[in-house]
Amino acid sequence: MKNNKKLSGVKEIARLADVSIATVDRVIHNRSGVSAITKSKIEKIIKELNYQPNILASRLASGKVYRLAVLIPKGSERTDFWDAPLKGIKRAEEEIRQYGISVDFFFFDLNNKDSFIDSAQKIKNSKRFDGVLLAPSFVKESIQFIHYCEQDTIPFVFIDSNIEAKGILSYIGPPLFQSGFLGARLCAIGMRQTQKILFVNISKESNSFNYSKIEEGFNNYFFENDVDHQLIKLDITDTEKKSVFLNLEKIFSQHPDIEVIFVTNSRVFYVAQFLESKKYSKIHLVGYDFSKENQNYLKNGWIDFLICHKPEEQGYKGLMSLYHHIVLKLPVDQIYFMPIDIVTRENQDFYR
Amino acid sequence: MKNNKKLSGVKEIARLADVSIATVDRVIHNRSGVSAITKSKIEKIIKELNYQPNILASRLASGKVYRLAVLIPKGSERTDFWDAPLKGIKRAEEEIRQYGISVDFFFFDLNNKDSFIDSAQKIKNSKRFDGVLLAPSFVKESIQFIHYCEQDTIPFVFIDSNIEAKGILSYIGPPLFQSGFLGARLCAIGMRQTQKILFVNISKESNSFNYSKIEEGFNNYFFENDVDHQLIKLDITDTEKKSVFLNLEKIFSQHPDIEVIFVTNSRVFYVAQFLESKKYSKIHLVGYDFSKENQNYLKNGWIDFLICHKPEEQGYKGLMSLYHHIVLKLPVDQIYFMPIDIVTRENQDFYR
DNA sequence: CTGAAAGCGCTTACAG
DNA sequence: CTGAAAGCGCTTACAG
Repeated sequence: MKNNKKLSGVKEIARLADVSIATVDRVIHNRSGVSAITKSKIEKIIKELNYQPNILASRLASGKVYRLAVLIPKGSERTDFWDAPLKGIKRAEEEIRQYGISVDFFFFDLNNKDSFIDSAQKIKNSKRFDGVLLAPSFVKESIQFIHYCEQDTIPFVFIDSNIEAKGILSYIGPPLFQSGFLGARLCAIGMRQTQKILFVNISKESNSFNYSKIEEGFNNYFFENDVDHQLIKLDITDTEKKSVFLNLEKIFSQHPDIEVIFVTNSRVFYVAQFLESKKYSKIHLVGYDFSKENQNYLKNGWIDFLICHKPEEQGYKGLMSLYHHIVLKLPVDQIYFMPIDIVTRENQDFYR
Repeated sequence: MKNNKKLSGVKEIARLADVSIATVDRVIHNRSGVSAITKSKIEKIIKELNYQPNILASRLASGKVYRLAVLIPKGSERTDFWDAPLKGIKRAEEEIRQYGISVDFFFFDLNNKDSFIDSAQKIKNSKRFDGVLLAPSFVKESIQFIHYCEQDTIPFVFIDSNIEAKGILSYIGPPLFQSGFLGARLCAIGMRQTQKILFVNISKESNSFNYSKIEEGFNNYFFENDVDHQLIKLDITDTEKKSVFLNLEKIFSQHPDIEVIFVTNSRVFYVAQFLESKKYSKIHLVGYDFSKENQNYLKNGWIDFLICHKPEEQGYKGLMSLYHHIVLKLPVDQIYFMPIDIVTRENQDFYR
């Protein structure tokens, strides 16, 4: 009976179910207005045919443009860290724009909570976004914003750091504990005699979740491997260069025999500057992030190891997750841990 | 005069040029049968409008399916290295299949040149591929095959290793010299007293371009940094485990004070097995590739560092380059160097 | 050398 | 609750 010319897709389903393609479309998209009996008949056929909608045709026919909002810190003069995720997001945008995606950017200042609140408010007010990608840098404020998303069932994705949120679609970022664990290993490489390690946190929020996870992993390494060492902890909450230098001066006057320094974030270049100014060239320095400043100090040897978590990739993956979920209806990993990359002066030219 | 309802795309171009859309289409695709004058008129309008064809509509209307051929080694029982690129290629295939791409796989045996020749012949015979992704493992045979591609102007992409080829679309693989350079640094970390390093090559083609590049970089590190060391070189051309063990026995009887071993490829796990069998637990071992076997020996400490070049990513990028070039007509990097990743037991769980 | 028309596989009003 | 018809922006025969 195969006298029909090889139909496929909705047409074929419609023929088999003896309905119109409009009805098939309703079932496919779970729209109302189809009798239960018709619906189940069509669903059965869809399953039997293992029907996969043609997304090309779908996107073309529906003129719908999906709008995504991005809420991340702006790159500052002080550090270009956030330029990388932005670059990754723009790369993703480039790729999916032709499939009817538009992306609006909202930035905030990491030193200014209000700027976060303002930007978040703008996203809320516009009331026209189908998804949000954000860095939940300010915990309380992020939770509040997420609340709004959950209410309006707007999917959202976190990058770089994580907070508790039940409605979350995906978290893309570093495995912090293991990252600190590896940091300790890279420090151990530099231990020679006194085994004195300085653990430095340069941040306004030194007791944040992120940093304490890193510290936990760091300590765990020495515990697990039973490595002799002496740890000195230094919190610097004023992140100006001058303050960093003063704090380091003081510590070094108390402990002139420090062999290794570990810095928990991208401000490691301040410490490198300090070492350079003092000509403490024997000290082994380990820190975070592949920023311009850090790259320079890695290149000329003041920094020994940088730990990185592919910030550009995080941005790229973050936006793509939204696209996969919203447009392609593909499943998306709820947690996607970035690898923990080790960058040295020998491989830094090929790191991205 | 904007009384026309916002036309766009070919229709708008046709209207402005006062021709039919069929003629516009001819110009867009550089097909013959258009008078020079009409052609230049249309081209001018296209430029002015900064027209970007809607690829969704294009792929939908033209039922054309692009066929790509993949020619790579098959994963063997001995090493699963080539499973990773294959996985990456399949991931890319999955992603672009809906855009009308089909991929055919042709495998060969790394221990058998004829199998390469056979598979290459099959690709030639079918005469229906629009692009080829291949690993040019056998240099002479690859050149011959590439010749055919160049003649028929079939774009091709190399992954993992490179050879001279003028018609090449893209090479995606490791920067070998730097990779060896970093390898030396990772070896230097393990030097304590005798500074004796064993440099091992376990391969049937120990003098291949790949290995000599790695060795060059390796030696260059010690030269540039003026590091005291004593290098012992060992070539093992019979890649059976038994032969590897025998060769190592012999070397160790001559040099019982070896501190560090560097292995130039994924067969490093044989050396780890040897060290384990001898309980030489103090020896620092560095090698290549994130294969299953190597992962195990990294986990339990017999291997200290693995250098990797994201084999899965190479496969993924390789296929995507062909897609970008052939279907999307996007520009493609002629050389894309993979990063040089350092994998340790501390970060191996998050490596991909 | 050029154009009118059908069609790719969907979605979207609109009418009933 | 259901269907006929137009249309998304292209491409492809086919006719002239």
